[in-house]
Amino acid sequence: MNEENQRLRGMLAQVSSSYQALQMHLVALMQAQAQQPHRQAIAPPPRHSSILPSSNNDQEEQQPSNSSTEVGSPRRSPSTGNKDDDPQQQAAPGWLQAAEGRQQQEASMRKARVSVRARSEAPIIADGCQWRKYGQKMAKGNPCPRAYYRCTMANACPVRKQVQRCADDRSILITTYEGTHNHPLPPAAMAMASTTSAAASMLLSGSMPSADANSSSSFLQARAVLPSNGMATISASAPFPTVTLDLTHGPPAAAAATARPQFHHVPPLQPPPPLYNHNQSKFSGLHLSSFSTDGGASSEPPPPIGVGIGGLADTVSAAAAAITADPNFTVALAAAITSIIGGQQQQQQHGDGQANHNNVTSSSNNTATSNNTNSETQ
DNA sequence: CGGATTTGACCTGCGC
DNA sequence: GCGCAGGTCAAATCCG
Repeated sequence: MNEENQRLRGMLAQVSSSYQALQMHLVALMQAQAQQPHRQAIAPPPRHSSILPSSNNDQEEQQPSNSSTEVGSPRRSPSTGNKDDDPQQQAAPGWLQAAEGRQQQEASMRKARVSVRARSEAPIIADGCQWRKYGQKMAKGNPCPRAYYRCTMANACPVRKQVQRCADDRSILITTYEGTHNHPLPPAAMAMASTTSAAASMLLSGSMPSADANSSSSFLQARAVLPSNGMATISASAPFPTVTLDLTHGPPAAAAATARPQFHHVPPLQPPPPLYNHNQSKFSGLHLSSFSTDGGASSEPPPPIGVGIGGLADTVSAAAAAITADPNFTVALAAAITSIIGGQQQQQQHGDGQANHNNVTSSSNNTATSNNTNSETQ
């Protein structure tokens, strides 16, 4: 574990230095192209994983008073004439290009979906976010309706989720997340958001650049990212690539008895239960031991995340571990860390990558990264 | 009374 | 072009 920790530190240092170099390059490019003196010198971080807190300035840029200029939303109205209304964008093609590139990136992130299967009697998983239900439909082949929720923690947050009970097992709640938050999240929400975003990043990193163009080849690429035998599955079926985190393994009784994720010594197991969409091409991914989301009494101390949200902590820990157990997780990890570094640098105004190393390895921030570290040090 | 939910209508993409 | 299914909108309704 120490070796792994050292290795992660090294990778983090590498990511940090790469980010610094990239940021310097971006600043130089923007200064050369835009020549906008009133713009802030520090560029917004690459938004591989925008679920992490972003500065207010960043949000203000993304969310001007005109709500139709929502960044990251594919439903931009062409009739609002934003370019005409915003002389800065008109006069700054460099920024415009950067914004468009970011939109494309976020569009890709929005297309990637992370589905979490968990046993829960509750109608919805308490993941720490505020959601507003905006629709419900009967899906074909499932007697249970599918509910559509939208994140309401920020006006223009593009994140949505679908909640549906499994047709085969009504006790299984399938929650599909789509998009990345563009606002700071409470600690309770950070864990699940980080996990799902990291999973989406991992999927996209294995399927880019043309996840939609050639699903079969991208599927093979994505397949290379994840090892076999496990609970995280990737579906390359149209229209969206989907990562499924299956947190329902094992008999419910046994899971309820243990009620604790076990991140170490996972014996080989039977293939995962069939997913709801049987037409999806899928393969076994990461493995995690069985547990239930019901939480339950446990003599062990609670996990370091999700304080006060009961079984969610187990859910999130397991989901994070399922992803972070992958040795090839570095691509997604880099995306998440980059966001962390970017956010902290904007707050501190003097980015120090080394300080971030300590944060990642010692803090109890509810990120997939910290969960990975926590699982190592346990 | 304001915010959240419900639910029928509408839009869009896809297959035939 | 048509029908189907998924997804979204928005008026009506509910609820604290």
